[in-house]
Order: sequence, then structure tokens, then C-alpha cells
Amino acid sequence: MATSAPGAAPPSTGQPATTNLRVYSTLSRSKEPFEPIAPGKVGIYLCGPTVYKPSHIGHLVGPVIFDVVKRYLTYSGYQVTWVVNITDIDDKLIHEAAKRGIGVPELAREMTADYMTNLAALGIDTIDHFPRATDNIPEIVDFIQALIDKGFAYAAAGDVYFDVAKDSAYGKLSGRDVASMQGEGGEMADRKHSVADFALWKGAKPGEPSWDSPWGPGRPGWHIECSAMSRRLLGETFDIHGGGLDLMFPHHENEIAQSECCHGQPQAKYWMHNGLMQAVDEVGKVGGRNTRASAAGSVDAAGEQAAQEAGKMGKSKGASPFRDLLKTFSPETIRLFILSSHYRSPIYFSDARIGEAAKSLETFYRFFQRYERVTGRSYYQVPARNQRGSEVASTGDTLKSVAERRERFLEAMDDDFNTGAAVAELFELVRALNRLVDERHLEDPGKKDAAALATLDEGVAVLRELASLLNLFQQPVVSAAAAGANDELVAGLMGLVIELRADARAAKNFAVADKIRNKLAELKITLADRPGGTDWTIG
RNA sequence: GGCGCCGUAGCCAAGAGGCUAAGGCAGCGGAUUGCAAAUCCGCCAUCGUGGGUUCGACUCCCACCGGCGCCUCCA
Repeated sequence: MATSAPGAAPPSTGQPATTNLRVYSTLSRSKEPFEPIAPGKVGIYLCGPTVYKPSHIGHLVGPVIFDVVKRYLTYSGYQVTWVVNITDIDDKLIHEAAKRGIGVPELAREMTADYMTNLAALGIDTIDHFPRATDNIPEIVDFIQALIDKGFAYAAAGDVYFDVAKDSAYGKLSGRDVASMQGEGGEMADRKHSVADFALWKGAKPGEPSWDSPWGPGRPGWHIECSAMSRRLLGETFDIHGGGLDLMFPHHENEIAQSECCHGQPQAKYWMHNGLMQAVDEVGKVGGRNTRASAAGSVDAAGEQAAQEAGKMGKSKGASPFRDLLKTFSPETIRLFILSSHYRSPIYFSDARIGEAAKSLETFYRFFQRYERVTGRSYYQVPARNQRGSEVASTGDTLKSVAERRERFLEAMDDDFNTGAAVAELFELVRALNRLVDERHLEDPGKKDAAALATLDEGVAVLRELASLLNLFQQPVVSAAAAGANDELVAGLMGLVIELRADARAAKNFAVADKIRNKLAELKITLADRPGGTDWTIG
């Protein structure tokens, strides 16, 4: 399992920050020019996990996306502070801990560790703070008290509720009408002034974890921790608040209500919501996409069934733990899969679809090997350009193409972090560089061309620059099979086999040469005859 | 029922009022190769259906069909 990528986000360049970035905000339902509240500085708060079960892939979509957001902002000259909260006290933790016969803190520790391990595997080392709800109880209690003092909340039988009727702006994020809300029902209903009111503090029942408060022992409601912790770490108003689309209501709506009623100013300037990961059966398409087949009468029963089985990777669907997914797919594959589509769109998840991402990554890995054959240097040792301001000299076809692709990549990122379009430019970059190697025969040992090699290096530096913004190709991926290739004995035997095959080829004994290659292929070993000799890869 | 999103090639997926509708996977043809692998070049979509607005729409509006999400403390 890979650990964090070295270097974290590219260092701030100290240059003027980009002015072209546009960010879609759920509040305005439109893309807005990005202008941080304090020049040069950006605060980001992302709603993190409730740590009661192992994280599944859906929990890691936000971190992957905001890791890229932070990298891009940093690269663009901003100083970014990114906060991800850990909800470690909540009904779900209480129930799960009881079910397993362990304490809530123990459960929280275990699941927080699981989450952290997954983040590390994905190379996400850009998060600055992981505040836990239970570490911030005094701040939370103060926050609630302030809301009561200002008349926006009321205590009732050990609980405290937010009085939605007092907030005329309530519903502005999700576009909901207070009157039509069902709200939290159950036994709390009769304590609340309105069904739409939500708990800020929940009085403890016997045996439940609790903290002292002016309203008796209890614990925070779900939303208040985020209001309190975001204020502590980022201030009353900060730049970007993110989270899954499912949190828009009620969580973020309630957060806004709490924070803005308490402070009398906006909580966050931009609200970014990522689309949800959806599970889909391997068979058939999803959504309305099989409409035509069905309408035409050629009903694909399997496809229809698959569509019906598609569903959010939520708690009820029992999505498999992320750590299991890592047994099948590399972190890099999962990152590419997530970043290949737009962050606001839902992502339909299946092994086959992630498998496609894995295949497409091979294009890059093969190019990196080719680069090493040509230059003797590892792609991973090429210093990444990390200054947005420095332009690429566009002399010659290749560099012209490299500069253009870089420009398009950056434009895509400026357009509300369009990573899908940006990824396409990475493929185009590699194509341009492969073309250069082909045309100048750089793999041919007898044809070293200093100018072409310099161009290749420049192109690779740009590839590294752009890829690092997506946290891709930061360090070599070593598969178990590839690791075996380093074995001295294996290497020696392969050298012998290749030598014997070379002799056979020299003698035009292609039957033997091909037999060797075919038999090796059965062992998952691929031979490639190149200008400089034959090399082999495994896996 | 209320609110919202979506429907682009065999599959995944960007995009966009007029310029060649990105890229990936799969497939086909060619170059290269002893043959391959890899690489490169080329081919493969008129954008769910029906109307409307416009000089012009796949892109805007309406309707319909189909799918999905939220309204239940799910990232």
C-alpha cells in the first residue's frame, strides 16, 4: 500500500493568484468568479465522515476532489487551509458500539484509523486539520448558548432545538419550503415548536455517552459541530464549504441557519457539492441511457434490472469497505476513475468501470518506461514544474503542442475544476511525446538527438507539473508481480531466455523464438523487441 | 406528492447557439515489426422524442418518454 506522496501540494508560488477560476456554488446555482475573502488566502471546510463503519469509496470521493482543489489553488498562488471534520459522536456510533459491545470512543478510534489509512493510501496528505466533535464540546456548547441568547434556539426537556421559524432565510441553500417539511419526528416531535426544528443538543438517555452542559448531560446534534469547528479553525465566514450532495439538506441547510443566525454574516462564500457514487450492476447501462433500446422494443432485461439495482452507496446498500477495493485496484486507478468525470455528476461505480481506468493508466506507465529507456532517467525523478506563471517555450511542433495542451488543461481546471477535460489533455500530452520519440527514433541507441531529447524533457516536466495537480504519477507504482521481476534469479533466468531467443532469431529460427514468447505470455510475461534489444515486463 | 439532476458513439465521459462535438475502453484499416507487443496515423456519434424561439440549436424554452437523487442524522 502506498503512503502519502512526497511534497504534498505544490508549494505556493507567491505569484499573483489566478483570476480566471470560476466555481459553481450551490447557493447561487451558478458558476461565480472565484475571489477569496482575504486576498491570497483560502479556507476550505469539507464535511468528513461519521466514524461508525469502515469507509467505502463514496466517503473518499470528496477528499479526492478537494485534494485536487487545494492543489490547484495552491499552484495558482493561494495559501490554502483545508479542514475535514471527524464526527465521532452520534446516534449511529452509539448504536454500532452497542451492537459490537464496545465503547463509542473505541469504535471511533478504530474507524477514524480506517479512514486515515484510506486517505494515506490515496496520497491525500493535503488536509491541514481533522477536528473531532468530541474535542470541541466547549466550543459547541458556547455556540448553542449564543443561539439561545439571540433567540434562535430554545431548550426543552434537556434538549436544545433550533427555532427554524426565527430564521427567515431558512431553506435558501436547498430551495425548500419550511412549511412542507417533515423534519425529525419520533419522540422529539412534541418537544419541538415546529417539525422543522432540529436538535442542537440532545439530552442523554441512560447509558449514553454525555457531556455536561447548561441544559444537563447530553451530546451535540449532528449539525452544530460543523458550525462550531469551522468557526474555530476558519473564522465566521470562510471561502469554500464542501460535501456530498446528500448533505445539502438537511445538514448544510441547518449549518447555514446556525452559523448565519449566530454571526449575522455568511458562513461560506462558495458551497461546493460533489455528486454521489452510485453502485451499478456489471450488466447494462444506468439511468435513462437504455431508453432507446427499451422504447424500440428490444428490451434488454438484464440492463433494465441493472438499472433498477443501481443505487447510492449509502449505508443501506452495504457498499464494501474501501480497504477491500484497494486489494483489487491501485489508489491511482481509483483516483483517475473519480477524476475522469465531473465532480458534480453522479459516478456510477462498478469493477468493470474502474477496470477501464486501470487500463487507460497503462498508457502512462508504458510511456514512463519508454522515457526511462530513452533517457536513462526515471520519470519520477524529473522535477515537476510547479509555477503556474512560467510559460512553456513553444518552439517546434512538439513544444507548441505541449504548450497548447497545458493551456487547455489549465483552462479546464479554471472552469469549475473540470478534471475530466483536464485528464484528456494528459493523454494528448503523452501522445505528442510518443510521437516525438517515434519521429526522431529516440529509442534507437544510434540516433541520439540532443535537441529532441531536450524537448522530450521539457514535455515530461510539463506532464509532471499537470499530473501533480491531480495527484497522479507522484511515485512509482510497484505491483506485486513487478516486484518479483527484481528478483536476481528471475532476472538472470530471463536474461538467459532472452539471449537464447535472440540466437534463434538471428538464425531465422522464428518457430523457436515465437514459442518462447508465447510460452512466456502464458506466464503473464510480455516480451518486446525494440531497437535497443528485447525487454520484458511481467503482470 | 414537493424540490432537484440527468439522457452525447458498442461502453465510460467532456463540451457547446454558428468554427474539426475532447479524451478513454472496445473495434476496424494503415505505418512500423521476421511475426508480435508497444507506438504513431486514420476510421467509428448529429447529441432521448415531439414542438417552439432564432438567420442558425446538440447547446435556450415547453411538453412528453426514460432514469436518478433528496424530502428518513447516508460523503
